[in-house]
Amino acid sequence: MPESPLSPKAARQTPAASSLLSHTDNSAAERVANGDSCRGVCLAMMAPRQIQHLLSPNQLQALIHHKQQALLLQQLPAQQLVLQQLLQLQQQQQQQQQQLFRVQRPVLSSSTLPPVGFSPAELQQIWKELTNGLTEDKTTIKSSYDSSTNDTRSTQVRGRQADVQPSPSPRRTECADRAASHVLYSHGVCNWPGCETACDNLNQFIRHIGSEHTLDDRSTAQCRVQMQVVQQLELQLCKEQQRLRAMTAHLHLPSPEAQSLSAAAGQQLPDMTDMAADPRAPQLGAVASDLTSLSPSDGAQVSPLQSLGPVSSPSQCCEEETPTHTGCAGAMRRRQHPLVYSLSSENEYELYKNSDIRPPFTYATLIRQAIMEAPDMQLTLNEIYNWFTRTFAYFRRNAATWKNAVRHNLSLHKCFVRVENVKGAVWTVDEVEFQRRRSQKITGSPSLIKNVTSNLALGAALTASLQTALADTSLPGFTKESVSRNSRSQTQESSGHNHQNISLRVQQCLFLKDETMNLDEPERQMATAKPVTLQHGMTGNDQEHLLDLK
DNA sequence: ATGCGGATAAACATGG
DNA sequence: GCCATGTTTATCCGCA
Repeated sequence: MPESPLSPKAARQTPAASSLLSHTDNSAAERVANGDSCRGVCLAMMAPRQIQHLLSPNQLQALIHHKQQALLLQQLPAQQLVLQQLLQLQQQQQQQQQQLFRVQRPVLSSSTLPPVGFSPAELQQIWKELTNGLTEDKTTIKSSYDSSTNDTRSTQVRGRQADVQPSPSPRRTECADRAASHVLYSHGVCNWPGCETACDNLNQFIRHIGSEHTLDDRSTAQCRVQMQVVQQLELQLCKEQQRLRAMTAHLHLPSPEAQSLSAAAGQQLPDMTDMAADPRAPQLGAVASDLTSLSPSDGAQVSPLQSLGPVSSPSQCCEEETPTHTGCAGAMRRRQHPLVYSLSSENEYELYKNSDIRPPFTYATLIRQAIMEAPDMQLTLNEIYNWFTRTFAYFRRNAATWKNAVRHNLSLHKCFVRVENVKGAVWTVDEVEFQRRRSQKITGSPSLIKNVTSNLALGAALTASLQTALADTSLPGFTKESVSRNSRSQTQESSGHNHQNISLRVQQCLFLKDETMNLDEPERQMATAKPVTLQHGMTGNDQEHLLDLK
């Protein structure tokens, strides 16, 4: 009998607790608040919706309160430093963002995108024709936001935008472009994420960026990743500012934040408050919404406010965390949405490694990730256990419960294949089966299909994948490694996969693309697993994206 | 109201 | 007998 502090009955009588609290005597807030000092920062590194899903408003308040107290006396100088660094980062990120979105806006705004098969230049031209003038676009976006939030402030802000912020003049835009170009070019190297191409001078760099970083799926994905980075930094900045305010208020000190801010204001491009009034802000909002909705994690559940993403001012992002007393149970359930796939960044790894927070992934997903991270993509049960405890602080307790769940999942899901070897047995992942399960999930969710397909209308971003999927009658890369199978052999099924109907493969392909849009560089680096190889009709970038499936 | 997927609990089997 | 491992069934819960 697995020992459990709470009886099953007791745990189930409190639905909210059944997921997060069922194995502890303490409240989640206490557990979080009693954690080590990095937890606040770890939480701050998360996207708002992640935090919202993980912690109830009360828990968040407890956390904030605790961190304020704990850090009060010992970390003031560090706080100032962190804040200054964050401000600098924010400044850089904003500059990059502005450059990126100026170039990428056509492909990133989803609703009026042309069908697939256009070149980037054609896309830009079509976009110009479709969205000549931004007014309608903005109005549409803001209207939907206003109606969903019933927020009269939005209307006021919109009015301000129209009145106060004229469109930038061409000359000003040109200057901004050059300034932004400098952001992406320093020390003779292109600073585009993951590029680092050496350019002797600015002209060469401009030629380089014009030819290499164009409106394609890779740039779009990178832009999206950058968006997430910015989101996280903003959230962290917000929290650090909040903490610092509390600290200085408590100590009756002149606010160093104010000093930092005033100092930074001299150099900074429009700050977040100004961005809200910037006429481009709604576009960024649309971009953010679009990009956020691309996330396979829970894109379908992003609230309008959350969808604003980077456009949200720090105050807005803090408001998201103010207690609204939404049900924790619902949040917990969403947190464990089956379409949440995997750890997506080093920050997340650090978060779950150090914080006693339940990871928002299913057991199956976690097991798969554990196996995929293994050098030979196979693990014994005990090694899987070890990965769980090593990777997640949450799984360092109540071993009997989650180990049972792990075993249960290994046995239950066909995507996990037990392979006998000399020393015993190891577990591997049948990637085809895993993807098939995913496809089934999304097939059964019309809203998700709509969400994904509308984003897939990104067109150029997916043209290659779609065409590949449609052109091939099979996916040659989707073959399993030859492993000896146990009695629960999947051989028949796997051969069947090579002849699955086109729609399924299209969906798989879309899914792969959708997922890779959510990958960032650290994740790629961490991804040792290359379970799928797609070879035909793809660009190098396409292959890279699809290969990095995890 | 219903079905589904995921989490959890638990019984049972097997082998070292 | 104990423990680790693996399988299976049952139940609960949230969601669509």
